[in-house]
Amino acid sequence: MNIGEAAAQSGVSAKMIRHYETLGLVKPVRRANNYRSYTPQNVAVLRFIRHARDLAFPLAEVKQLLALWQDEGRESADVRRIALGHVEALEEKARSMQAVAASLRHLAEHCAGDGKPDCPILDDLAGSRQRMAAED
Amino acid sequence: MNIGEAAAQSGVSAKMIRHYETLGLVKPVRRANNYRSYTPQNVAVLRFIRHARDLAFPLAEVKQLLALWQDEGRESADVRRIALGHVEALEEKARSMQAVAASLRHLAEHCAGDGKPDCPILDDLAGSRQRMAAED
DNA sequence: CCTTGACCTTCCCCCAAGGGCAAGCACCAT
DNA sequence: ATGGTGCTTGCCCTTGGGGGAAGGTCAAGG
Repeated sequence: MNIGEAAAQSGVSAKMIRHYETLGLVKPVRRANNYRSYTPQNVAVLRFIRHARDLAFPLAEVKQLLALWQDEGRESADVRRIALGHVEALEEKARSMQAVAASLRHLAEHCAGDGKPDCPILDDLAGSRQRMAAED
Repeated sequence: MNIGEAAAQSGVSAKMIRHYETLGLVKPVRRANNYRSYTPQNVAVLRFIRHARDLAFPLAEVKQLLALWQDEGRESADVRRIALGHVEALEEKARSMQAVAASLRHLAEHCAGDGKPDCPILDDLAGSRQRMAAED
């Protein structure tokens, strides 16, 4: 099938299918007219990539997971290690974002939010006062 | 002072100082030799930007906050609105990352992680089974 | 006076993970 | 045979930076 059909069946845009090809994730055969031709197996690979991206795996890890998937002799320990490493990264990032959100929300709670110019948020950003302590 | 000194005093790399200038965030004067010259006020602006970036404000919002900071007639309500909007965005993003992490961790918990090839993580990515239900 | 080294300037390429557009070729149906 | 749709490549854009080349400037020291 052509790239448009593969895109429709996999849910991956034609643009990104070509991009994944340059990254070595999928290798369609070329027909005489230079069109890329995708097998149902290629489409399964594209779906795999999309699901992995939905789980926010970076493409470098998607590539590793794809290699393991296609390796009959894989060890599930390798898959699990990659997945848990990614889970740790996601959780760490989420924690850090929540900490930032919490401290900013704390600042905002002390801002009158009225028509006057005084604002502890701007004071904090300007560093005119020491950073607001964790415990008010 | 030159850009190197401004970078040292503000904690913003010379590279990014020039970048922020192209975005209109800071406007050093030019000397006869074409060198940028920074006042202590410029350095304060750079510090403001760095603090705002530490709170993960996108540069477009940093620009708005900077304009409000420099506006004597500002209303703190405007600052608060921007800050709370950003807090919501951060919390939403963090929640979504945690949800992804939780579902992936759930899959990993059902992976033997041994020398055998069977792995529910790969099964899920391949879509060979229906996605694992929320409640196992 | 001249050299050397540190600093500054502009310009370009790179990262992730895509989106979008344009010119040109291929294919299919009317 | 001709138009519309689809495929090809190539380029620019995004965010928030990092790195480096080529060339101009300045100050210190021989």
